Amino acid sequence: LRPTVRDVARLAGVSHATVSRYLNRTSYVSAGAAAAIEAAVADTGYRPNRNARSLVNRRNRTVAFVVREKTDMFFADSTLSAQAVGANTTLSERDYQMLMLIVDSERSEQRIIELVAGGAADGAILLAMNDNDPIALALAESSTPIVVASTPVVAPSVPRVDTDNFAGTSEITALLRATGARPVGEIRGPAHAPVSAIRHDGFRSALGDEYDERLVVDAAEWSFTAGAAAMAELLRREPAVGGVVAASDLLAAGALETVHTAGLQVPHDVAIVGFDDSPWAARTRPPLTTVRQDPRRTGERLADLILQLIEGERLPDDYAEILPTEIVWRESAGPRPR
Amino acid sequence: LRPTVRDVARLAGVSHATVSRYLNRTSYVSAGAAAAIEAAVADTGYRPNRNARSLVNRRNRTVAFVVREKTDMFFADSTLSAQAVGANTTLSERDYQMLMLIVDSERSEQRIIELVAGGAADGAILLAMNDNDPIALALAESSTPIVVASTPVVAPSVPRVDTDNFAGTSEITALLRATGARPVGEIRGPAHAPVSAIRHDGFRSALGDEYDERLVVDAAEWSFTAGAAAMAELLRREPAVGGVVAASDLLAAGALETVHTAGLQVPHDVAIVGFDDSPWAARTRPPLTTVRQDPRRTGERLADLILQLIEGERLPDDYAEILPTEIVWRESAGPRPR
DNA sequence: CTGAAAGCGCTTACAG
DNA sequence: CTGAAAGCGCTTACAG
Repeated sequence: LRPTVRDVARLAGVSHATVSRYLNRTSYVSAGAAAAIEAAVADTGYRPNRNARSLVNRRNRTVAFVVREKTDMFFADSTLSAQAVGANTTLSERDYQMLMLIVDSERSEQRIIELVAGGAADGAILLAMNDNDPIALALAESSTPIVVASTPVVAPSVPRVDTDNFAGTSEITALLRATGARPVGEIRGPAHAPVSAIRHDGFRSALGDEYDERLVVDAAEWSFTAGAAAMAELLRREPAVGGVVAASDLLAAGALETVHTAGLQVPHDVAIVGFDDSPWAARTRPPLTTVRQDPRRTGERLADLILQLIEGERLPDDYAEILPTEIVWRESAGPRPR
Repeated sequence: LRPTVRDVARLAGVSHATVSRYLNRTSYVSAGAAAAIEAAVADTGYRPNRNARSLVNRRNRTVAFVVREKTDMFFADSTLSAQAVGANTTLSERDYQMLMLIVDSERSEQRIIELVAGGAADGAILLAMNDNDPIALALAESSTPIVVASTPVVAPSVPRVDTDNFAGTSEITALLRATGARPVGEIRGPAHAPVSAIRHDGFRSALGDEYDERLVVDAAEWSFTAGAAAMAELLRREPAVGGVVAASDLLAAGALETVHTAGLQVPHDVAIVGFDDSPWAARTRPPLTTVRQDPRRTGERLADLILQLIEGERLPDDYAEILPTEIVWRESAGPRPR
């Protein structure tokens, strides 16, 4: 049987209220009592019951970080990884524990809603949720503090943090165009991902009149293989395609492979650009021109915002932080224009 | 103010005990009461308080999955990722929620101990802990159910699951030797990682008399860059090195880079092998010969074992499951011997 | 500085 | 099938 605060109290010869006060430093306790309590705690191996404590405190200094598993390798994804580490670092510094929860089924969806709305966490950071996501909606409705990233607007009251996907894609598309590559096609992200639409809008906007929807191919998923397949389809539709904007580095890497296999040269025949500036992006052949984002910072901002909500501050409706991107020019798109 | 079981009871015209019984299906409730409760729950938006529930149940169907953050990209690591997904899948199927916790400081270490030992989780899966790890020791001492992987023995009572690192490395080393490559060096994993020593033992054992400690270089960390640096050091010590066993694919990839830069050919001048069969291992130039493990299965076994402990079953002392590996032969080590 | 008491929101014998 | 009561292990006014 696990020792409780009463066992410690008995051993120390004080009341359990005094033990609690000493352990939480909520008021001073005489030196004698303190020493006796210390000894009794050591003796019994006492550990406070977190559930009891959270029940009365209505708080447990814990924040859920919820991600949807897409595949086995779902977070062998440097962006997600950096976001998680960024959030964890900020939460940890403020002495909150981050609980990373993986959504892998409808049942797990309900479980996570019950857990978080039921007070097992003080709030939640939601990553890459879907349109009308059940988790996002249920938590918003139960007025659990939440913040989101890579997720469509849930409600005006839900703060968002995101990379400037539109500007990043539009900027790199414009630069690719400026290299003279023509025509320019797109390997769009998977249809299910909200971010795909935003990056696509950036692409389209940069192309203006030259935009040709025939040259836009959806990738089936965020994978090397899907990128390779999409590139093959693009070449089928337009063998003379001169430039390709891929919605991620991994898709771009797959595209590189297909282009090589087809006996074409990058960037001479086809210039290719990606998105993310993944850790290995400088090591593809040729090295990848891409859009750098700062996912660690995204995580830090998400953590900071959720802590603000948890600690009772208010943010304006439709609060959103859009973090800037930066173009990283490498050989896969030829010499940098201008 | 959040509605409680009493608010629901009042609205439904029954006692709160009946509400609890209905919600938990612990005993039958008259159809009328059931309907009234359903309506009252919907009306109030009632959600059971998990902390209160866990307090009385002494269980909350939750398992911690604890990992140590090594770097920003710490789990842009396909092995860890697959282990986490494997564990999550099994736990999720049995309706347990996995809580992934990242250790990033000594304070977080204490926080996690207090959380898990304090009953915020029913047990914990510990990954890649250190020798005499404070978390492992504290949890074992507080008799919280734990299982470990990639971790030195904590106590006889703590079950372990691991890839057969010794056999995998020894087998691939023997095959590399059989190709005729000579002399054979090793890019050992970082000194802090327990697995480094085991793989090294496999390497050494396969080499027998030919083992030369001068040809063993420690990588500073599990990174491409560290692999490249270690290879440079190895070439410095022995310019004629003919074969290299790297402790991971990422280290091997870095080594490939250094060898190319030095103007040498792989596998002609130097044959190189890795460990992990990472998703991209078939895409290095040349494709990497490596050791395949099944990290998803590792995760599933870990989950299964922790559930056994949580549900009160006993395992024999020193219980360990060592999962087999498989050699994946590709071009980086020349033609397969025999 | 400290103890007795009440209460956090549940679950579950115990009667009926 | 259902209610009144006790209790899970804490925290925190309230007195003293």
